[in-house]
Amino acid sequence: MSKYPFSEIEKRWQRFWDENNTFRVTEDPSVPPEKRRYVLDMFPYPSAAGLHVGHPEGYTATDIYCRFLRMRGYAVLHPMGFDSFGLPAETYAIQTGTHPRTTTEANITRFREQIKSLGFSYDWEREVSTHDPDYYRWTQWIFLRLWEKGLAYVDEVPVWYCEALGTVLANEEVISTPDGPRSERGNHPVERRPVRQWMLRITAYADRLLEGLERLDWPESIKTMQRNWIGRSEGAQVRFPLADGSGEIEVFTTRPDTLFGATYMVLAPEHPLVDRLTTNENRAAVEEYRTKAKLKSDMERTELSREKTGVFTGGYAVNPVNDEQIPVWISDYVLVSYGTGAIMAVPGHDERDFEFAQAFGLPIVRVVAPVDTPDPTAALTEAMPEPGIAVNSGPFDGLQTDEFKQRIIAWMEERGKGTRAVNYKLRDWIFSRQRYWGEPVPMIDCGGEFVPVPDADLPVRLPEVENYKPSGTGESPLAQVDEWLYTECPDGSGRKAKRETNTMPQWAGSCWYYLRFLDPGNDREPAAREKIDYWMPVDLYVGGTEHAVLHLLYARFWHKVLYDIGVVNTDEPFTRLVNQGMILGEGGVKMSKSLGNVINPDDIVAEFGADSMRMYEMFMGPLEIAKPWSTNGLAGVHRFLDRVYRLSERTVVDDAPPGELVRLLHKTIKKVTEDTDSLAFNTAIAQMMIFVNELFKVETHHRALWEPFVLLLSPYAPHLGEELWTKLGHEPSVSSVDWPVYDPALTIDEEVTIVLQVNGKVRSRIRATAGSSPEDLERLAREDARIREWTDQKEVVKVISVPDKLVNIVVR
RNA sequence: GCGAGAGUGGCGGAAUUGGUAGACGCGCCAGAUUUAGGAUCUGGUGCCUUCGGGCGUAAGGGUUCAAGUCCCUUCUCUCGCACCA
Repeated sequence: MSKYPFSEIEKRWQRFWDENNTFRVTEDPSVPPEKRRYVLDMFPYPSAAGLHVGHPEGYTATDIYCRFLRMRGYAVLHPMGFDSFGLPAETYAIQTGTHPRTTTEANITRFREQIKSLGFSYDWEREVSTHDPDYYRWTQWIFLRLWEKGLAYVDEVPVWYCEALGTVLANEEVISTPDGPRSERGNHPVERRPVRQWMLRITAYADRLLEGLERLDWPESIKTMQRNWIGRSEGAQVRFPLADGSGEIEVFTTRPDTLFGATYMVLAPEHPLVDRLTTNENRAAVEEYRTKAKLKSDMERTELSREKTGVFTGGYAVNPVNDEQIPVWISDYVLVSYGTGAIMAVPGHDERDFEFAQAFGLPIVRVVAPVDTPDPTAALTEAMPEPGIAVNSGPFDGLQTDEFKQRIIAWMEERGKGTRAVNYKLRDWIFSRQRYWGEPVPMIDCGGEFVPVPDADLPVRLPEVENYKPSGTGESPLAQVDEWLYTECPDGSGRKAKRETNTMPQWAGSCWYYLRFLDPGNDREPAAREKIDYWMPVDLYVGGTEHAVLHLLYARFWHKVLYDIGVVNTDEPFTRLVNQGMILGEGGVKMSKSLGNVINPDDIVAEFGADSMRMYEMFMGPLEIAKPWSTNGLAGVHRFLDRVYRLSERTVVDDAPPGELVRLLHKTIKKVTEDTDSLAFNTAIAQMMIFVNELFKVETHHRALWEPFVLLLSPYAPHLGEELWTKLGHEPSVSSVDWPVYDPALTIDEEVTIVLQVNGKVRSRIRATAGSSPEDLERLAREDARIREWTDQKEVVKVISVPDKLVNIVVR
């Protein structure tokens, strides 16, 4: 389609960059700290499908920004690597017998080639892959530090287990069917079964993870999502003695002021006290309910069944504030995983409890009344969760909700009936998987006691296995590798011991990769402190919203722990975060294999070139928003680059260029500089197009116009940039040339258009010298023939004259 | 349901502190080139019009000389969370 030989140009410069290590960066102490930048992309999982068009979007944005920063004299750290542990490679291994390492490394090779084909300026000497033993050695090392700090522990956690597949399944691998939950693969029945898991005590950092958000330059929506995920709520822990004196039920409530309205209690079906509370005549019903709840998937328990269900246990508890006996029920609207797994039900002031009480005919008592009409006897036709004035609450009647909360907590604390408490939705992180393709947890089971593998013995390498099928017992395939499994206890006792067979989840490697980029070859520590001090924290982190919560929260958690033990210099890793918007298919629908509208970057590079691909993705719209792909739009950008190339074939002359074009050049430098700096690439490109359109109209090709333009273009279309720069007789690389500067005086027009309005409507336009006084403009406006037609015979009430903008004459 | 964000031509999208709405690109139209390809160049292109002008930034109201921009009400869409006591 075009004359411009992009294919040849792009290959040539990619080879040049590779051979010359153009983008290698070192820790040069002469660069002052304010001239250093760490710009990070979220590294990809090297899937078998290869790069999709979403990857180059964020990568191009950071690449343009990095090239821009370098030309402005910054030392820029800009690395790339691979998040290479993960389930797909293991699933493929189970199906084909191919080692996950083999597929993973082949995929990495392909990804690296694809990424390089787009001309990104990474320092490839810093590349890391999380599945590399030299890398995961330090992932294991960090795990041991977590263990030492008491942040790693073992617990039994109910997870989906499939008897037929002999393996543990993730939530998304379980589907709900009329016959109960089934495995997505094979449609076998599955059930929840407690499995021994390694846990990380992220909840210990909940408050710091919350507070840290305040200081971050992140999108507000992401911060909100993290806050909601952590879900801090303040209230009280209250003890309700069992009526038979055999124990007590502890509940968490944010509304201790409604204690007098607690007319029954509800336990989660899985709550350990259910057995003890259940009377013989209720046992059958309770057991049946519990069995059904066990089979419901999370989805069913939340989305599908809005209608409240439950069973009475037959047992009673005593309300600690008024000594009334209240019945204890079980229901799946109470979650075992939140709070204590039990609630006091206040149907008068909680919508869920109200619904439940109505369904089962339980008493509803008003204990809060609206402030303006505090009638204690007014009936409740629906729950009233809003604060108000206490009623029917004995000695506390008349108190406002907030004050009541404080008073009742103090009252309970004095009597040992309850305490002030804070609860989080955030739960401890299940940090193990019963899988092969992950970092082995570096612990050794010495007869029921876990002993850490000594640092010197790291990494605990993945052994070669014969097959990748699950063990059949729910354990990892590693449990079948006897020569790896059995070892000596590292405590010096010499007793026989077994290695931990669980591996870490995929999140582990990505929790700290940004640190390894600082010092990828270090065999004494994750990264040298001086390198951390030189570059950290990350100044700009760009990636998709899909990692808004988990990856970013886990990485922040690890970073804070590393900060606490003195490994890193700040307690937050990523100063500024930008989320790129999703690229949709043509027509605004999602890109998906099933719709057949997936765009393959390789095809685009082959047909239009990497520079066109890069520039088009930046020209589509603002980086942060979702936007649909358009091959016509891509062709438009390609056409622009083709025009640039054809301009470059004109003979350059050293004559002084016309003043108008010099002004346009300076305006262009200003616009491109400011927009690139603020990541507004779409408008920067628009300005370059305007400039080129104008250059195209004049015959003479002025060096003084063309050279600065080539520099402006070079971060966007780096291959073409290098080509044109050398064509102008310069040595490569253009990437180390100084960014052009503009003269502010030349960015302002000498003559401007002034809009003349009558009563706010545009009636005429005149040209005037820039900076003309309001008085002069008003005079010119009144002299204007068109304006006089509109103002004749009218009374001028007011004249607004804004320099360089408009004159508005208000008439009556 | 709750939270966040967004509604501008046929389409993607531009519009400092309120001051020419629709930059730039796509598409479309016309002309020029006579061109083996999704070519190139120039110009035009919000809607209506009795050619004076009128109307236009989701809808309605308000503030102002002036509103895409500020305020109120409503609607729609996208994303996230979703019985969290």
